[in-house]
Amino acid sequence: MATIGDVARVAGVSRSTVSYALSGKRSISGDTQRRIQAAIAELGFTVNAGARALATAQTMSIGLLSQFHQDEFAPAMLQYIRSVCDAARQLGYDVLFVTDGDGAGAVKRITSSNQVDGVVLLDVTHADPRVAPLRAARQPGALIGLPSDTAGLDVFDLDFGESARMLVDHLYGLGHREIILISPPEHVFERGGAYGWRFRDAAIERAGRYGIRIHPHFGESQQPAIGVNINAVLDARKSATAMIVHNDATVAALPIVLQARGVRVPDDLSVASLYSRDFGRIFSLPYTAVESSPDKLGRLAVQQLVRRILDPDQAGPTVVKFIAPELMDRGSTT
Amino acid sequence: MATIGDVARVAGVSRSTVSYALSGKRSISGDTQRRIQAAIAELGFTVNAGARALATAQTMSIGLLSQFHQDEFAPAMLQYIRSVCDAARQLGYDVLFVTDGDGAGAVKRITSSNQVDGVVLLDVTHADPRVAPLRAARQPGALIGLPSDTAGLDVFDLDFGESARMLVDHLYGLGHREIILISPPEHVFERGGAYGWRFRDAAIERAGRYGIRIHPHFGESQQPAIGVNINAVLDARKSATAMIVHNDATVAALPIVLQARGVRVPDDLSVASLYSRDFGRIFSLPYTAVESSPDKLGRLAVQQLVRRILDPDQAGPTVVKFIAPELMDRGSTT
DNA sequence: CTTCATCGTCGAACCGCTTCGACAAAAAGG
DNA sequence: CCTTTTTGTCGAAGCGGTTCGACGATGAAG
Repeated sequence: MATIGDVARVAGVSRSTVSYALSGKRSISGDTQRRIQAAIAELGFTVNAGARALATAQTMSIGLLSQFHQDEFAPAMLQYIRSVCDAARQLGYDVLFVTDGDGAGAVKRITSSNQVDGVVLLDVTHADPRVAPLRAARQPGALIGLPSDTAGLDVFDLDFGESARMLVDHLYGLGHREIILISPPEHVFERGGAYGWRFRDAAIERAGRYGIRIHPHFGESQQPAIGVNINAVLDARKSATAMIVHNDATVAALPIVLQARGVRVPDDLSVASLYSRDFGRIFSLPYTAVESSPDKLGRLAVQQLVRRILDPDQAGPTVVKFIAPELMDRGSTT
Repeated sequence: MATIGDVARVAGVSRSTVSYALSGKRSISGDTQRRIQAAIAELGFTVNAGARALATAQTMSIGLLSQFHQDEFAPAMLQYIRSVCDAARQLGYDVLFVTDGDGAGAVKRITSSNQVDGVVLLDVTHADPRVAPLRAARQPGALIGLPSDTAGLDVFDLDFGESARMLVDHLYGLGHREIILISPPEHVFERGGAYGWRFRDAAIERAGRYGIRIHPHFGESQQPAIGVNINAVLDARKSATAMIVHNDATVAALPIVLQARGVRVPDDLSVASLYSRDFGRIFSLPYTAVESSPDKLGRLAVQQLVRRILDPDQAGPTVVKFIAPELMDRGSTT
């Protein structure tokens, strides 16, 4: 493997000159520049990332922490992962992808060993154990999902409250006066998935303001429980004319369950949900829904993280940004 | 940030002694050992991964290359990613996850800059552009998916030929004499996804041997094209009694499409496919299928890769391992 | 024709850790 | 009791880069 010393020798200059030619931090004469480039090409030289990281105290990679819970419905996760990776790469960063069961330990490990310049946490819960070690780390952190304490960290999330209100408004405007709400499974609430109650509470509050009825239920995360659950709910709420589904697993299975039951959408039941365009495409979902924008969230998180990496002080106070929901009308409501 | 020098000073020993205490490569007296541990605890010292990597020429991380093609059906990918990450972590390696559009460039970048000790390539195609730069790299590589030239690299893949034969055998044994085969979309064949033709050719060959009819068709990758396609195929092959689906996107959408068409499985049509247990669970798929074992493939690839990293010479000649398919009978065939 | 910047280059120090050879002290062997 | 071996520790060199200060050469200003 060629080192910068080899390049220097072949080009007949000192190592520091090669380094400056590479970084452009000092001016180099045209002739020298050319000899160095020739030597680099001849030797097939590439900078050793580890050595550079040691010297500059910059690894040019960020950590991405993703949890895979038992019984969790993961497909949507991939979109966040992708957008984070793409955004990072675009800014010149590589991604260290960590899926340790012990998320807090993983955060401590990669930050304290200086393997990364910053960390993105995916799917952050209310009392997420990864937040404390990240806050304690030297590196900045960006979260996707809202924890109880956001001090010292940048947070990005969909505005679930506004999403819920938007959907209730939409259905109310169409004349619906009794609505079923399928929330995430109970274990998501227990684990502290704040988006669950942020959405539900806002929906209930809004329905209350309109004086209409809303029936909140937990979703299930796996078949056949999903089908059983939906059927039970529909049986129990025969007079409801619309359903809001705030759960990936349920909405993915919904078309089949409804078809099996002989329920036509939107003739018999109006359905509205919350998922991303890509998610809907993958599962062939025909429902009017709030766009969950994983691509936008991932990008924003990374951009802010990199801003902080480059200029820890100038980047200003930490941010909590709820991105505005957007309703995609696919005609599943009347 | 505490360095090994700080620990040495606090413990009253030399830096090398601390290093040996950490690695256990030379014996250390009990007393010294204790003082060093105390100093480490007091200072909250962690080894700087970059510095260690530079000194040992080992990064303790592996690269994982994943491509996201336009219009590709990605959910299954996540299972490979997960199993690779889990296996790597279990062996003490972190994962540098790379999704660059330019896969070949990415391989060159992370290997020549010594960011990783080895590389796993996901979803390898027949003439995969990433294979050549990986072969040229100093680091070993493991592939999931079969390229045309496997020289110098370990390859792991499901035995698609045997899978196809197993499914044809299964249906033939149940009395079926005319079978529809839905292969991956045409663009997968064009891109060189060898699993497409490996499966199809074997199925055709086997059907030929039995003297039964098989109708190969390409699948589609997105709704609504998938539904249109399946309906067209079923219309064109009215006398077929069974269908083999070798395509994630199609099989995921199949329940809905068949239900809409009023086709009951297995009464009207026997259906067999190829996907993983988890994939089936996510999409609520009820079909008898060959298990695609992404978890096993990921694990095998990583284990072999690490074996080669640890002992480049002793690990023996490169391996091409087709893992044996396993039929999961879910009762969708009669 | 001095004086002073500016430009281009070099040498040395440093980033934080590992490892080799050396060596004194303690333990084992004859 | 004197070798010989083993044990525990140290200093220095090296991994492959970056960066700072110094310095001669060149050009501009007075």
